[in-house]
Amino acid sequence: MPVVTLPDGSHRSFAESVTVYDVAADIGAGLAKAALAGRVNGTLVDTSYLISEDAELAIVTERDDDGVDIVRHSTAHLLAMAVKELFPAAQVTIGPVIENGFYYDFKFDRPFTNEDLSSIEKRMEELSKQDLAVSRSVMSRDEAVQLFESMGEEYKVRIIQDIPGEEDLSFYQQGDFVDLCRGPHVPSTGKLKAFKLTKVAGAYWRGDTSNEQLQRVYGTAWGNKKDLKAYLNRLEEAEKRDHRKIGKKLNLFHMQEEAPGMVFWHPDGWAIYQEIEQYLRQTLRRHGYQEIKTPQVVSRVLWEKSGHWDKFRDDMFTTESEKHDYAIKPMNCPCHIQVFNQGLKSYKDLPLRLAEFGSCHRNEASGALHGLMRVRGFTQDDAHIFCEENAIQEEVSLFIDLLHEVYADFGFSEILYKLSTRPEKRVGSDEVWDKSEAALEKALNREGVDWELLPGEGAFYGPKIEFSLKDCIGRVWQCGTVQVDFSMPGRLGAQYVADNSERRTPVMLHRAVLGSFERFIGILIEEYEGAFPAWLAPTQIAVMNITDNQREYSQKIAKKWESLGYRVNADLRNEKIGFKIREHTINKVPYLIVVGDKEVDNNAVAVRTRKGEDLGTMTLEAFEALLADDIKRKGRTKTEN
RNA sequence: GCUCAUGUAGCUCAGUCGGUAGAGCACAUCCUUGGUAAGGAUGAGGUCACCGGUUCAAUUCCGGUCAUGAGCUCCA
Repeated sequence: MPVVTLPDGSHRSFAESVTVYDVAADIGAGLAKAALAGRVNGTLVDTSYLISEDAELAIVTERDDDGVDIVRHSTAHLLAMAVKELFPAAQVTIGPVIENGFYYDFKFDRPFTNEDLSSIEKRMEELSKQDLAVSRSVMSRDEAVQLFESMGEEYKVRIIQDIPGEEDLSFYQQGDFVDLCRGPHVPSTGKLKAFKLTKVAGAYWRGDTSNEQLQRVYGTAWGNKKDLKAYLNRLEEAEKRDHRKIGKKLNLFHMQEEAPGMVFWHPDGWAIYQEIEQYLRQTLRRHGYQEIKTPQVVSRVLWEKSGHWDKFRDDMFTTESEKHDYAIKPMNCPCHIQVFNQGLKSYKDLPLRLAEFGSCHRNEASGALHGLMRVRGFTQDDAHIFCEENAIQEEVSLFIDLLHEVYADFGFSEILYKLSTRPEKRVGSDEVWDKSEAALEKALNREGVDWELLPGEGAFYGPKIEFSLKDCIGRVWQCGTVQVDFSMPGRLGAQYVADNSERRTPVMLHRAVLGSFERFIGILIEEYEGAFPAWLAPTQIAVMNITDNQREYSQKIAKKWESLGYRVNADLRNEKIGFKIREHTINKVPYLIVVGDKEVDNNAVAVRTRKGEDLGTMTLEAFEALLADDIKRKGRTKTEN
């Protein structure tokens, strides 16, 4: 006589054991049809799950995040079934749910082609239409191993053998296709009606490069066709924002095969870069940093002392001169310690904050390169803070304040915080780790932000906080970081004289706000879709004359604005005004100034924005005030044009 | 680094079942002086990524290299 309690608190009692489906049907035919699974006392189960005791039950449908995940998981099985039908020689391995979809890895003697993909998708659609029932069964391990061995599914056998414990294993069957799976799954393949296979790729068995490579098929799946369409739309939107495309279109930078992973900045891209660098330089000075510049090519001797030659060797570009090995610096910290080491420091000199727009090179794997986001040559907004151990928390707090200020100026309001703590392999005593982890934690809590703990993810030399930005279409980018380092100052002989005149090794904090200029500008391009706020826009004002009559006046005002420090393009070409407006609008120039006879007569300008807004005719002073205000706001409001 | 795909004019792309290529935009010249997202005409522009092989002949077929893209891996 089970009594089922529903999420709204209502109770239903049944004369005998009932399935989740029965309960859904008892509530309503519509719900029964929509039911994908159930949540019994918090655990997800199939709709066929038998409830024989009192329980709390929620019916899971496509409107439930869990429901969508079940759909994705079941769609992965549908994919595997279709592949096995079309390519019986393929072996199934694993098929998990991922963000927005799923994948399934197959062992197959050749890669799947795009044609294969379409035929697999077509077969999946047919199987969905057949609305095959999905049934669950349980087997002992021995039976399971035997079954998969007889089917020739070596990978499934290996998976079973690696599952710990002795409990029975569950299986799901639809038509002739059986797969080992914890479940739950949708009740029948007809529930799977909004999916699309997206790409094929190689992947390694168990994610290990030394293992054999498998063929991975990616797909996306949703509870209904509308959501699928919305998702595909979102992908298209993201593609439109691709910084590589926009960078080319707006002539910001280029890359070429003679310098893989390195950026050629064009005048307009460099204008943005410089604007950011100058802004940051001023901000750092205001926050008590001193800027320095250190060498790019440094002897192997230093890298051996710092430990990089050992741990980082393959990632460094090296060169040789007069029988000495040199490496192009992959990071700035060892050089910064050299600056610290010049002249004996007192505790009164601490905290010492040394900043550098440090140009670094890392020989990243060729397959890892990606536009501006992952390059081999980049510039960090790097700084190292040398301080006493008891100052860590204060310094981290000050840094977070700085970071908040900068991110707000770029218009980012959503920041994700992650604290990584001691890994197994590490240097430094537990006592020091305790202290510094606590310092970082306290600093985060003092800011009153939500943060995530990543145990064991810290660097070997100390714990760290990572700061990630969420852009306007929800993608997350890791940018800022602050890392405590107990190791390197000691290795490289950094010392200061404490108040009891004892020599001590300072603690060093590595920190960056933007991460790298290249990547950050890539993020900005995508965030703004190329329409940079006025303070960053490579061209802030386009002055367009209507006929040659206004040539002189146009040149005069352009010159005036240039002398005020604005970036102006005087477009005096013999083209129609509509043509010029179109071109500068496409180039995302924030302010378009139209000058005709009327404006010349009244010593005025007609102002239009790149969004197509007509701000009307105004005096030069009125426009200058408007522009100055916009520039001063930086990225803090997203509503300006 | 691994797997697969791709590489044709400045850009976006078409094309050649093996006989050295074409469009739109951009560019140049000329006409047009036009009030808020494309005025018109003419013209120039390519060792078809690079290196080798097969062939009478290779941009096309084959092999290799490099780069790019997606994914994997990596990411102090």
